[in-house]
Amino acid sequence: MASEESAKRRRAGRPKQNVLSPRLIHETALRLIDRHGVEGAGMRAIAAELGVRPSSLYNHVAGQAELIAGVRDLVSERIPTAPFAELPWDAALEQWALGYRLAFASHPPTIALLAVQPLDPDSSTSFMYDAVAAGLVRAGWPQERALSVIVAFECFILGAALDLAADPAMLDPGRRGDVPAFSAVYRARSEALEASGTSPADDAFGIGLRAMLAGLRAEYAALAAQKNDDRRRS
Amino acid sequence: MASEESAKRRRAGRPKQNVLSPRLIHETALRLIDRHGVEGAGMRAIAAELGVRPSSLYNHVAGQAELIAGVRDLVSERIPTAPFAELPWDAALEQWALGYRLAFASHPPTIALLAVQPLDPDSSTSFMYDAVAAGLVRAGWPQERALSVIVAFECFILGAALDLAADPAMLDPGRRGDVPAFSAVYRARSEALEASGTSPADDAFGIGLRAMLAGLRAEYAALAAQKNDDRRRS
DNA sequence: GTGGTAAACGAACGGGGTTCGTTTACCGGC
DNA sequence: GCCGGTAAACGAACCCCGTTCGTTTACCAC
Repeated sequence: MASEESAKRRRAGRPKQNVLSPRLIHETALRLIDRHGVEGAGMRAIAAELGVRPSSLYNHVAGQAELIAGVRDLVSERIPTAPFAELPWDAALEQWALGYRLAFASHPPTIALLAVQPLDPDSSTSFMYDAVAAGLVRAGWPQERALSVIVAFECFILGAALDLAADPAMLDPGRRGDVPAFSAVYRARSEALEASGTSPADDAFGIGLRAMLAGLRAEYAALAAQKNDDRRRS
Repeated sequence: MASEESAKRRRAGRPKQNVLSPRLIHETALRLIDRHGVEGAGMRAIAAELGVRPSSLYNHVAGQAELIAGVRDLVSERIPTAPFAELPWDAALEQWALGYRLAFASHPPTIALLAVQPLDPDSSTSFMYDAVAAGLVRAGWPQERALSVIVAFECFILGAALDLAADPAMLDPGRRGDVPAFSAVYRARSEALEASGTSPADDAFGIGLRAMLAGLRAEYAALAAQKNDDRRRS
C-alpha cells in the first residue's frame, strides 16, 4: 500500500511508457509562465508539474537556455504572416504588427525572454522574416532597405509588447507636486481613456503604429518618385 | 605580519571610516556590468570588487532588485532633456531619442534590466517625462494625447536599444536555402551597409526614427487643421 | 539470450541571494 | 566622562536554483 497507487511515486528505471518529450516540456513551461510568471517556471517547478524529477528533464532538453528558446518559438509560431500574400504592403505590415503584439500579449512574461535571447537560425522565426521580406520586396521596396524597415518596425512592436507586460501604474506620478506637466498629462490621459474604455498600452500602440505606417508610406512614395525621376531623366 | 598590511583583511566591527555608500555600490555594479556583463555583477562579485563581504552591502541596499533600480537610474540620469526647452517639439523628440539610445548604448547589458523592471516613482526618471511632456504640450499637443505619444515613441527607442544590445549576427540566415527572400534582403543590406560604413542597428534606427517623426508630424498637422476648422465653424 | 541505448530516479555539487548574530566605532545625553 | 543606542563592518550559515553523475530499469536489434 505504500508503493503504488496513492503516492504514485515512480521507482527508478525506465518506465514502460515514456513520460516526457521536448514538446511536452516546452508546453508545460509556457503554461507555468502564464500561471505564475517567469520565476514560477524553473526547472524544479516544471518537473514537479509533470510529476517527474528535475534531472529527468535533461534527457530531453540541454538546459534552461535551450528550454527558453523552445518556449519562445512556441509563442512566435503563432504570429500570422499570411497577410503578406494577399494585402498591400502597408496593410500587411499593420496586420503583422497586430498579430505579433497579440501573440505575446497572451503570455506577457515571455516578452522579456524573447527580447533578450538570440534566436537560433534553424527556428521557425526565420520563415516569418522570409514572408515579410518577400512581401515588401514584391511591393517595390528596394532589397537593401527592406530588412532595416522590418527591424525598425519590429523594434516598435517589441517595445510595445514590453509596455504591455509592464505594470499599468508604472508611470503613475501619484501626488507628488514637483512634476506638474507630467502629472497633468497623466491625469488627462486617464480621464480620456476611462471615457473611451481603451487601455493606456493600446492607445500608445495605436498612435505609434499609425505614425510608423504613415512615415513609411511617405518614405515609400519618395522612393517611388525618385525612381520615376531617374527613369525620366535617362 | 599576518594581520594588517598585505592581506588587508578587515576585522569585524565598524571601521573608523565608512567604506560603502549606496552611490558607490551602484557605480561599482555598473562598472562590473560593463566589464563582465550582467552575470558577472552579482552581489558577491560587487562585494569582492569593493573588498567587502556580501552581507555588508545590505547595510546600504535593500536587495538586488533595488540595486538594479539604482543602476538603471544611474544610466537614465544621463539622458539629456534640455532640447525641449529650446527646440521645436519634433526636433526635440529627435534629440531625445538619440540621447536616450546613446545612454544605453554605452552600457548594453543594462538595457534588458531597464526594459523589464518597473521604475519607482520617486526616481529621477519622472523628471525626464516631465520635461518631455511640458515640451509637447507647449508646442500644442493636446493634454490627453501627449503621454501616449511619449510612450509610443519610447517603445520604439527601447526596442531599438534592445536591438543594439543583441548579437549583430542574430538574424543571419547563413547558407540555408529555404528562406530565399530573407537571405536576399540580408545579403543586400550587408553589402549596402558595408559600402556606407554604418551598422545594421544604426540603419534601422535611422529609418524608424524618420518614419516615426514624419508620422507624428502628419498627426500634429491634422490635429491643428481640425482645431482651426472647429474655430471657424463656431 | 545478450549487449547497447535510452529514460527515469536519487543524491549530490557549486553558486547564487539573503539573513542573522557578533564585533566594533561613532554620537548624543545624563 | 561614562553609557546606551545606532550603524557598519564581518562571518557563518540558510535556502533555492540549475546542473551533473551514477544507478536502475525497459526496450530493441543482433
